[in-house]
Amino acid sequence: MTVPQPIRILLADDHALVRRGVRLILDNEPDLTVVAEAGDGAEAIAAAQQQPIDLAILDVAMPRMTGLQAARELSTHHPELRILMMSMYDDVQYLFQALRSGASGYILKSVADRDLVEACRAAMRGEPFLYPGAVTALVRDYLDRVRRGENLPAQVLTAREEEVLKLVAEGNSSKEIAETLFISVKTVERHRANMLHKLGMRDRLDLTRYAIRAGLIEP
Amino acid sequence: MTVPQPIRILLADDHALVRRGVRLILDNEPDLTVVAEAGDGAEAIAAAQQQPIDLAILDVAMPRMTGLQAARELSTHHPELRILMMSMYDDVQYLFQALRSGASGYILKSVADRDLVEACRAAMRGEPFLYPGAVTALVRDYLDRVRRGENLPAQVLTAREEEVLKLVAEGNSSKEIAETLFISVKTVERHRANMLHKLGMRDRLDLTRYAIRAGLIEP
DNA sequence: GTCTAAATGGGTGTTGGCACCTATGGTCGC
DNA sequence: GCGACCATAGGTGCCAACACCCATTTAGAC
Repeated sequence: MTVPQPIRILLADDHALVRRGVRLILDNEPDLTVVAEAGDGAEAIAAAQQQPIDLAILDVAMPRMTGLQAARELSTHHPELRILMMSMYDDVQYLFQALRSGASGYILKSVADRDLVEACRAAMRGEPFLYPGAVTALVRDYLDRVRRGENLPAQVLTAREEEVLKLVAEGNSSKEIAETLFISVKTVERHRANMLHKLGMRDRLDLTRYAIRAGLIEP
Repeated sequence: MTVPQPIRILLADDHALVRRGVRLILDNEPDLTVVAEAGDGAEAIAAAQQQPIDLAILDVAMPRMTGLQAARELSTHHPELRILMMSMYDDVQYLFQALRSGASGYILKSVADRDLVEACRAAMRGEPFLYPGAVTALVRDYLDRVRRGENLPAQVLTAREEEVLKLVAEGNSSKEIAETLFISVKTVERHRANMLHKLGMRDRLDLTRYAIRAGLIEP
């Protein structure tokens, strides 16, 4: 039986305690080895440039640059790199957003350690690993369509919308946001309304929860 | 050199992956042993009744019953039990709320594994361990006053207020909340206004972030 | 028994959020 | 060049949120 090179893993999570724990789980496997750690998205990108990485495990919610943003960057500049998104939230919407950002797997923090290990191996084989496993077919179809080049919205929100979203979720009023961005109150409201429509949400409160889940802001 | 009994630890966190990782860190120490795990506050209380526990490590944000609620319950019925709160948020307000709930330590998930181990030992010696360490004196004074029986508000919000807060933070309108609780819209607004004043906040958005941080609701 | 705190409910008024309508200039792909 | 999309901006109007005023009932503390 041949012993291949262990999978070189980059582990990104803003909580040192979680990183340490996950690292202990992964390093216990002979075919997995954590070669780099990062506390946010920017650090993850920097780490991926300094050394060869096979698999990046990214937490979705990280300060400064989120896991989703980092995934977009990594999948663009390192297409051979596999990405496994790690999230606290069991929601199809976030799952698909992760896939759109270039992730090949999506795993919840509530899974057992065995599942994490299996998710790493599945990601390296190019198979989507997801929890719950029931949606695997759905995702496989989605990934196929992406490969066939069907044009899908690269990201849900535009850059400007995301900028406004951050300020909304931080509790600023439309007037305050307008002053910050040097635009009219009406434009701020326009962006807010567009986001509400796009995401199928009701009000600022929904947007705030969305921003927190997506890691755009700290609660 | 005598070898005392290892400290029996109850570990409560809603993410199995985090539990597993933290457990690996703790079980690596000869004087620490995790004897029980829990995925929420209720499970933690049940576990504490089934077996002798020396130290409970509670995550603040857990579904159904939060770590703060569990800490209140545990410190009442098991006064000898030491409690170490684990949180994602570096905020004095949350720190004090943890202490009011009966915790003897407060540690961030962003600390290194060595700090967690030291926090466990400090908690068992009855010393407050905190991150950042700079506020230790502040907290020592606070704990002294509690011991001297100075009356401090047992909890920031009343039970009814917390109930309303949950519904507010989940995105319900005053009208919807009023219908759910079978009270008048004015009473809902009254509770909301009282909470805003107590916590020094501006609007529902602040309350939502507060509820998320306190673990009352999922984002 | 008195006093305080919590929960309840009401009136009145301002303002900001959000809906629905409109239009214009810039940029990109085809 | 022309349509598609984006960012920009204004008008009108409704309603929920929030501020400030008030009172009543109940329960517990002293």
